[in-house]
Amino acid sequence: MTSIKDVAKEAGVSISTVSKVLKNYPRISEDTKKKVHKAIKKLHYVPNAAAATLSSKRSGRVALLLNLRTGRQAIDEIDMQYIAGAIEEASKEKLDVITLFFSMIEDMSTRELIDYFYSQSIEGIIVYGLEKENEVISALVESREFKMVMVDAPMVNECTSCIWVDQAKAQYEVAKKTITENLGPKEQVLYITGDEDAFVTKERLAGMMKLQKELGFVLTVECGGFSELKAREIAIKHARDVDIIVCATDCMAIGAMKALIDEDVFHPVCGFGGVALMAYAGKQMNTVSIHFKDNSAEAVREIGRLLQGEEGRKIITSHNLTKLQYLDLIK
Amino acid sequence: MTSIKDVAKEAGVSISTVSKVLKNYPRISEDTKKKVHKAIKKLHYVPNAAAATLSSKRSGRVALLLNLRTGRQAIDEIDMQYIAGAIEEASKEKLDVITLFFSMIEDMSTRELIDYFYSQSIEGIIVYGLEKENEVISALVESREFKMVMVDAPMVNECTSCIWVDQAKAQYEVAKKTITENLGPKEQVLYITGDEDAFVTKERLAGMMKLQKELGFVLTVECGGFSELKAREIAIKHARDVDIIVCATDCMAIGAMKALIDEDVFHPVCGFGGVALMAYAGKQMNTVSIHFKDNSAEAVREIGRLLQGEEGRKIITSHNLTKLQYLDLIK
DNA sequence: TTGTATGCGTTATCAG
DNA sequence: CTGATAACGCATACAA
Repeated sequence: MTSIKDVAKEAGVSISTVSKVLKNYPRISEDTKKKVHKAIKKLHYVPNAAAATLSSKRSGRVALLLNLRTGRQAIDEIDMQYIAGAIEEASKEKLDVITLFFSMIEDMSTRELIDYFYSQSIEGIIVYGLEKENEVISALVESREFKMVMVDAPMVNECTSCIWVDQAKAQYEVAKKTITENLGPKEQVLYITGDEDAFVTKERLAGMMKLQKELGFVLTVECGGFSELKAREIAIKHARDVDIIVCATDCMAIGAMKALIDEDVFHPVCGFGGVALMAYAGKQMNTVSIHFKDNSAEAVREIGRLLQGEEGRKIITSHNLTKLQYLDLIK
Repeated sequence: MTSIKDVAKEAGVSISTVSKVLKNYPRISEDTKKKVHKAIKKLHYVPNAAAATLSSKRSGRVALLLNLRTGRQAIDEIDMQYIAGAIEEASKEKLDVITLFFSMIEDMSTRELIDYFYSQSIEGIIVYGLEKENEVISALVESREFKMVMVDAPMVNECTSCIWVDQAKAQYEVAKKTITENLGPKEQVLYITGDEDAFVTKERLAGMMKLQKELGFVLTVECGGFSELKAREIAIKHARDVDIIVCATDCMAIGAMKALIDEDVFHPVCGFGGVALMAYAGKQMNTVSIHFKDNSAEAVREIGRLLQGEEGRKIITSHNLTKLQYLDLIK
């Protein structure tokens, strides 16, 4: 392939001049800029990324770390949004992206992980969907060896930012909407939570408790552990003794709703997430629409900011309430 | 980071010896091997990939090129399977993967694309879901600049392989099963095809025609263009004058099935693909289960083979007939 | 404003 | 069997 040397020869200047033109260094005459650009165009020159990385020690390479669980529809959808958002944004920001799954690194120590990232010239890491405390990842964050952005896990330090949704508020809002839309004399509300030790669980529950105090309904809380099947079983169990089912995730909401349909009883159900799969659940449900793709793009921009030397911070992203309609979705 | 130089010093040998040990060169004494490995372990040495690439001109880097259409559930699912299969297999094969979308390169010429891949030290490219003829990709294949594997597009040359399903046979089988399961006096069968100019369309239609000759039913063919919405409209139009609906993709099958449910009429429907979303369509359907993830892993292995200097070839992968059940799925 | 020289961490070719 | 040494393509401190 054509190298910077060829360009230098073609333009009649030195290698370093070409390099400077490419990097938009300040003091270069318009004339030589012209010459160099002409040569670049003529030779179809594109800089060799590996050489640039080796020489400059900076790669602009970021790793996406995903908690893959293929076969779970809702999860696939979210992961895909994350990946798409990150890759598209990275392409704009001139960053290089590689995608990894937790499963690929689960038998590595923190040390091995760090070495691996260095060997790959990785400068930044975006961690998605870390549901709960994880020793290796925590140590990685603590090590401060890389710029990191945690999407959906509340961890921050000088070189780590997080993208976070106001869980309590969102849960409060969607539940309130669902309950007040279906006002009755004395409501019995069932709340199905995620895993007990997950980051979001306590906050979302707090949102529910606040609402319960405010509206005074009878609240039953059960743990669905993020499982569609478990939510289904819980819903069946309570099908006849509650009026409304609030779920901490869309996935569980779908499980609950399909259970009610099978049991031939109707109660309003609401979810949390805003995945398209909701439109296939059979009946409409309220949900909190999280902007997975946008959040992922934001994470990439944030990595860019950290790479510039800025400090880590907590970024609260917006959400909104929606009710997904099948016919709208397939348009 | 610790470099090969540090290892050499620690082990008391030269740099080139270390390199040879790492590469498993033949004539190295067991003794020095021991020393070197000990030093490597002690220093936690991991070779720098960028330097190795620069020096050896070989990167083991392959690009995945996907036709992303987020928001389409079934597509997201397939894409995710492709990505997961490729990345996991690449990790085993010691290959490096980057993911790209057609949308990111749609305004590039073939030349620019080639330059881009070179600048990124990419040696192999896997193209997924190229539905129809595409000028730039075809030129890329023709150029023979890279090793390529086409998943679901029948293109082959010396350095290009393809992974292909026997479309006609699969379509024939699933339609036959669906029709014979629901035997009636004189069936009226509706077949909803994909885009007219898509690679798979003609073959799948051929499978249907063969079956029609064999069983002698009345066949109506309409073009659904891979669109869930269009399939829905077609299904509504024919809801009362056909007995069975065969669709060229799962996506359209879901559209058709949900239409029938809304119209409150029941006819058997079958799809093609085997996406999990089928389980959410409301009623069970037969479908051809394509092993997207396995096929993607196979594509990576095939790229590895091509990288070894082997010739391109056409690989026919297996499929099987299934009927996805919601309760099985969420287990 | 431009050019020279050195180094980044490997691989690979030769000598020894 | 082992060790110098020259690339690889680029960035950058320093000279001019």
